[in-house]
Amino acid sequence: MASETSQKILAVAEDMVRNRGYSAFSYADISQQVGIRKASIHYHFPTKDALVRELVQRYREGMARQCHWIATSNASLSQQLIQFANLYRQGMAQDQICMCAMLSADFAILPEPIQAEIQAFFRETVAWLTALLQQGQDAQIWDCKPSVEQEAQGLIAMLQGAQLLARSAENSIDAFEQVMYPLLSAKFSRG
Amino acid sequence: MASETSQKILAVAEDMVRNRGYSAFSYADISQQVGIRKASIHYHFPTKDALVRELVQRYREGMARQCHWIATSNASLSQQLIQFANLYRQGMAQDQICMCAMLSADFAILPEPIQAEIQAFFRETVAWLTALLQQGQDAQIWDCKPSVEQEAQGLIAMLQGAQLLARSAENSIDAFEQVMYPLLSAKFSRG
DNA sequence: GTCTATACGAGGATAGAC
DNA sequence: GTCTATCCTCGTATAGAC
Repeated sequence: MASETSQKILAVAEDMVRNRGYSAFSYADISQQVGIRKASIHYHFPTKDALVRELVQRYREGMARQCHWIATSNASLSQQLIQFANLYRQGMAQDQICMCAMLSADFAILPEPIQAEIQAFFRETVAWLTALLQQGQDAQIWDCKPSVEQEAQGLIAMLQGAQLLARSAENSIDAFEQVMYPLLSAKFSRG
Repeated sequence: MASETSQKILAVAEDMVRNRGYSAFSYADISQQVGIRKASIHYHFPTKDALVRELVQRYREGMARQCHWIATSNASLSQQLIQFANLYRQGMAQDQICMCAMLSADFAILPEPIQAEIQAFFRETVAWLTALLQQGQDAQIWDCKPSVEQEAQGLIAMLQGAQLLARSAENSIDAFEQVMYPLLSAKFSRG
């Protein structure tokens, strides 16, 4: 299994990737925060690519777990939508945007295996949200036009974009909340 | 005035920033495409920061010009909205997202003057779109809830996010079009 | 304005001792 | 598992000739 040090490295690296992107963090940066020499990191993760690849895999699994948890809770569909948005809001407290949004910006310079992970992440997330929106559509809680899938893609795009835009605001988390939540309740609250 | 070589450097650099981000392009990359040695680039732009700063200034002015051109055309308000979306679609043909969206991802590592430029860019763009949406609101062409400004911010967020998400699609430009335009016409076409 | 040459540091990665 | 030491490459930047 993954050692404690491996976990610590992954946690620190996740912070850095989500905050600065792929090119702007180094083993030197990690070593400082973890408290070991940078050569030691290569023992746990032979290359930077391998490290980031595991990072994205882990992130994707975590997202799937959280989405599943939301879907199997007893919350109403509208509340589930809010909880989904909350996933994006949470990171912003530490200036972290969605890891796959950040890596989408770096997409052109990423090795192919990582690109494939990112594609899978978005495929899964869109599929999950589409299913949620479809339930509300069937129950006539809201009306997605022109289609639930397009609405799902648009909504995820808006969440990612709102995270990005919030970065250049004075208070990121306020900026994010004050745009996303009113829009969500205007469109998806039970009338 | 800016020399021809300066212009060529700026054009190539813009391509690279919008495609790879701030950290993942170098003077060496530019020199190859422009056809001069990398030391020569320092004659035109002493530092990388200075180069990118001028890049963002130029980009911001170009955006303002294009928006002004749209607003003073004879197009209907709905058409103006489509033309605004077209600005985002155009770049995707060369795998380019909005420069300020890309630099928002890199925001944490940018020098303060560049951060300020980016903030100004978004402030201006949101203000312009808010004014457009307000006109349509007054003319009862569409109904922005909860407010025109929030709708404007949400719409820009969606456009930026859609560009990002489209990167991990097989055909970026198709993915962008097939999400954004149906959503736009569903919400903002004259009923 | 552009060149060659070069300084200097940072980043990724490996070898081998402990 | 972690260390020191080291290698090699790349990136930014400067000096000075042409």
